Amino acid sequence: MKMDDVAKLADVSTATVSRVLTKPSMVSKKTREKVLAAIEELNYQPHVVARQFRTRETKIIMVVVPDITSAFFAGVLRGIEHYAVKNNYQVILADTENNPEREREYISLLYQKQVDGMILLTARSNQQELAHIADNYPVVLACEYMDGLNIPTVSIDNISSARKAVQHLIDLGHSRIAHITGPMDVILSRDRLRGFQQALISNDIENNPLYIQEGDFSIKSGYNQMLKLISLEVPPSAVFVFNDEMAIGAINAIKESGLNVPEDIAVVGFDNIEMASIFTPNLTTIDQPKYDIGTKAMELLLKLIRKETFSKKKYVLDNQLIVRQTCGAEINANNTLVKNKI
Amino acid sequence: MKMDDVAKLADVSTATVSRVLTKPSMVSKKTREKVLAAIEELNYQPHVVARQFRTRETKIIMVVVPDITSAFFAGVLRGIEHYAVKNNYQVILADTENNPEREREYISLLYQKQVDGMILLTARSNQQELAHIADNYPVVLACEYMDGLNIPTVSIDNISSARKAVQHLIDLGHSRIAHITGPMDVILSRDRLRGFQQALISNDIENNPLYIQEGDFSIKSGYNQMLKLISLEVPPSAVFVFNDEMAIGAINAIKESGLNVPEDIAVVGFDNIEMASIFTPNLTTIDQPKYDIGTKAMELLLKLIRKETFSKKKYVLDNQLIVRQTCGAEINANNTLVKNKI
DNA sequence: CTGCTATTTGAAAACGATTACATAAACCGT
DNA sequence: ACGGTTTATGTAATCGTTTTCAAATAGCAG
Repeated sequence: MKMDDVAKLADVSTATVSRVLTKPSMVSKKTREKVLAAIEELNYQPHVVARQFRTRETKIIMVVVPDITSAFFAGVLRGIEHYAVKNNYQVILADTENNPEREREYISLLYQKQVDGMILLTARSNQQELAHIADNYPVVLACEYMDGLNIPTVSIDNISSARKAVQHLIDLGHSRIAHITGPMDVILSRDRLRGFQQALISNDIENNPLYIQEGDFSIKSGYNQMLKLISLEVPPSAVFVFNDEMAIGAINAIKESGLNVPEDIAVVGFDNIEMASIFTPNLTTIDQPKYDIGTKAMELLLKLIRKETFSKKKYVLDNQLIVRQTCGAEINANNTLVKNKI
Repeated sequence: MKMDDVAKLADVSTATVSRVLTKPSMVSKKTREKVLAAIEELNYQPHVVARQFRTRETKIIMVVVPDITSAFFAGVLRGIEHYAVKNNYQVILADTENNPEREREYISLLYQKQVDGMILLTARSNQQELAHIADNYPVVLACEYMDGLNIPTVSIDNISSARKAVQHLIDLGHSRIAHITGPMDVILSRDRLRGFQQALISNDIENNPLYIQEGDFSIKSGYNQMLKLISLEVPPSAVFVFNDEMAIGAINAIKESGLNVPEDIAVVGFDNIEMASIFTPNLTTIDQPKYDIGTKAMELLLKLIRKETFSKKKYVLDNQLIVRQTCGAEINANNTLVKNKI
């Protein structure tokens, strides 16, 4: 069932049928109705791949996610999706399972023109390659980023937000503060570690290398690394964890060691995933504007696809420290922190 | 940069270039190398959409998921993905956010030949339409299903597994057992409810309609419905919850009401998501073979795409009751249940 | 009714690969 | 060296749209 069949039935040319479908205003009311009736009668469906082939656009954008399981990305995705659908783009997802190789495979779909553009929520593959791709195809980075790359990027300031989280612990009286990082080949891990260290330095607290343990984002690794910290000769009294998942794992490790959160060890996470406010005790954490990151990224991608020019390329959105139970803070009537920990 | 350029440089016809790319064994070693060198030199990338257009296949399959956030589907997806990649298919994801309308939109991608086949993890749209699609395109159902439909399906037996879960609570001495269901327009919800009721009936326990509350899969709804149950004149002593997320919400509601799990109210969930073994107290739940459901579904889809015939169309995989803390069971040395509840 | 412009339409050429068919080259046994 | 096979290559048609360009028609002022 092709356009030609419709054309024959409606007694017009395929050109006219095509126009009815794509720019209806160009064809007279009478023929338009005739054609639409024919389409209806034949139950004709345009062959989308043929159209894509001819027009060289797919109206599909792809989002590359490092881990579909991670609750954090759901909010970002939702933002992307909503903005995309509103603009007649379909969104498809590619899950790399934290594997840079998979990331490259998906990126090559751009080369192959299978999608009109791409939002990367992970940027671990080769910098040069990425730069080259981004020069030739619409690409936006969100959450993660890469230094020295001229690609439009939406993220938060990971250094200052980490610093803020650690400063909060320091304000509560902690000085033996540990940090469970993400994998060090991910730039976000390095950034948050730097923020952690900056906070220590500016408060004249010694940087104890034993207090830094590298996790892999998973609950389990948070659990394991926390056990290591607890078994130190002088265990930390507080720990800042790269993300909420690992923070939850860490809390479990603390509980199972017969210790209490926050009394024995305070915990601060990152991302403010839903579970942070569900888990007992509730997680103190840094909230990222997930949805806004998503919409902003999609907005930029659309401009790129439409070859609109735009001045600002890097967007740094706000973040917020959400004080709950695991840090042990208490806010008194004057709305000031109560230091409750040696 | 097209095939013709490569052909010219290598001094062969486009047919030969095409053959080098798709059936290398058909061309002599000498010309093959010549062509590959030309491809290399020009950095030629085949235009995939053109190829798709000509061959009428995309080598892409789509998985339609009701909710990307739900931890349960991650395992299924992983199974699908691994089997697909092993067979040279790309997987893309479509998240319907539990919206049947979105489900239909994605399904129409099949009509448009944008994907070679589809695995539906949700089947809420019109039955007739689905039947019609499945008659003409490769479609496999997994997890959810639809009655009276001849579509290949992979799932567990939701009725008997629910019955098993509730029977477990009864064996522990409970008779005031409530059930927080999923949305009743989802067949799985109706199945598990039926299993719940069967267990009651076969143990001569009265079916108290007040003990049945409909949730919407979310943690929050589990929380809210549990509060309702607690505030009943005669609250239940145990609750079977449609999924682990809502079970976690329910546990939080119990805790916040000053009651204990499992002493005051026992809880059994469903799915065995990762958080079930992380949350305190650990969740007793029904484990589904997520990964196997995924691989099996993809295996069937591949057979469909390749037009292989296969006898068995419906696969019902095993499930397992995982006894942890929230049901209050204790297994004694003889490996038998200890009844610990009036 | 004529001539001029604006609006609709159609014929045919793309788009870039694959592949059926034909032909040329290579190989082989006698 | 010759026919007969097998193997390797090229020619050209094809997939189903969109779009350019030209032609036809309609609309309208004088």
